[in-house]
Amino acid sequence: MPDGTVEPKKGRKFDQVLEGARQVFLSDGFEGASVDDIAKAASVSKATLYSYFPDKRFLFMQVAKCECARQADHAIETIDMDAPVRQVLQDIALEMMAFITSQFGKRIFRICVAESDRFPELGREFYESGPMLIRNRLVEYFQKAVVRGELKITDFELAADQFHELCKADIFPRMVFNMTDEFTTAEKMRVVDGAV
Amino acid sequence: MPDGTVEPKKGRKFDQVLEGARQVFLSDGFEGASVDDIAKAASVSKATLYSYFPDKRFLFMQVAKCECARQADHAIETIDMDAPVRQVLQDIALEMMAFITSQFGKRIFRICVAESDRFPELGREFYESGPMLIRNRLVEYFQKAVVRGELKITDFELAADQFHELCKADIFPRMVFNMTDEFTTAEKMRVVDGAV
DNA sequence: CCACAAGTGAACTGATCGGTTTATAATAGA
DNA sequence: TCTATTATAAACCGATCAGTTCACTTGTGG
Repeated sequence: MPDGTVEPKKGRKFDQVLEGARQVFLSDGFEGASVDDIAKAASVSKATLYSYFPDKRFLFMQVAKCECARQADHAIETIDMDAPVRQVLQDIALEMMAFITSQFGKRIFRICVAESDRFPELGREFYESGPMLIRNRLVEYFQKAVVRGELKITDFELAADQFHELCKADIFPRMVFNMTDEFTTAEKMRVVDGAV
Repeated sequence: MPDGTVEPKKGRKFDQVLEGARQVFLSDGFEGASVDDIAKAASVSKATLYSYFPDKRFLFMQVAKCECARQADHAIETIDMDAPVRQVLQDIALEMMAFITSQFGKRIFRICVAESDRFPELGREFYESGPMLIRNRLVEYFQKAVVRGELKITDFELAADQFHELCKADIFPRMVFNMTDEFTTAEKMRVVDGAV
């Protein structure tokens, strides 16, 4: 069966390894995940794994970067930027909230924070391929809204950052520090409304 | 020399161990710190260390908890709550900012976030002995200010959380993710003023 | 001055883990 | 069918690390 789908880039088992790594890293963290576990999860031998990726760190960076971009894209494209201001802000806030409270969001945040001391590119990479995209969109939107006279803002970047932070109020610390596991939609709306 | 100072509680080298642990944990994180290093830093044998603390986790919790409370106390008592509203808010904001950007704040936050997955009490303990104290004071202050007619607030807790988050805007993500190491006072003031 | 508690240091255990190697098998192109 | 690439399993290496043990020293109170 001479292909028909182009092999991605590197080799047949490339994606398979990445997917296995994603699972294990996400559930065990960076230090917690053993390469043997990853190989097992990917149904691949350790030797094969090491033929694709030079070491554990690199593999992890790859997973984090790609996974992050995926999430940011999704968030961006599901929002209708032409609705009334109030609606748009609410949508954005809800989207952020959803990400923050998701299992994935929590995990990836934990890992990035923890590990960005030992290898700083990770933190940067994460920020640039995730939060920063959102921030840029927000700034963009604010500028348009001001032109239309719907908002009054002078420092767009600061406003964007502040809005972002506002959306995390209360919920975020409680979650990061394991005070609470689940949040009701009522709780979420309270914060979102406050932010708007 | 038959004492004169009362020995703290447990034994002569108790504090010594704690202090060594503080140094090493703060500079290497939890996983990164080896018990041998801690013993060395404390000028104590490993056996002695283990005679005071059952295991590494417990020792770490002890360090984190006590160190955190110390910081929170300091922050609380250095603020004059009777100054004009604007001044008080600015002071609080600056105090928060100072903590967040301090080497210690950064470290302890990293470690707590990273480790609170593997042992959740840590996260809780940290939150309760640090941020929560500040939050309570803030709520208290808001209530008084409203009575005096200086502020208009209905949801005190949310307001406190929001103020707290606002103070972190921009600066915090950039620092956590290693985008920037140092911040000018101008940058700090910009955020603080925005928050107020 | 003696006895007992506290402390020492160094070796040791047992386990984990990242990464390599080797000998062998599957697969695919020509 | 032959050959070169790719994959596999398992053993292996060297290092690290939490926690224990033990034979020994120190120091303090009575």
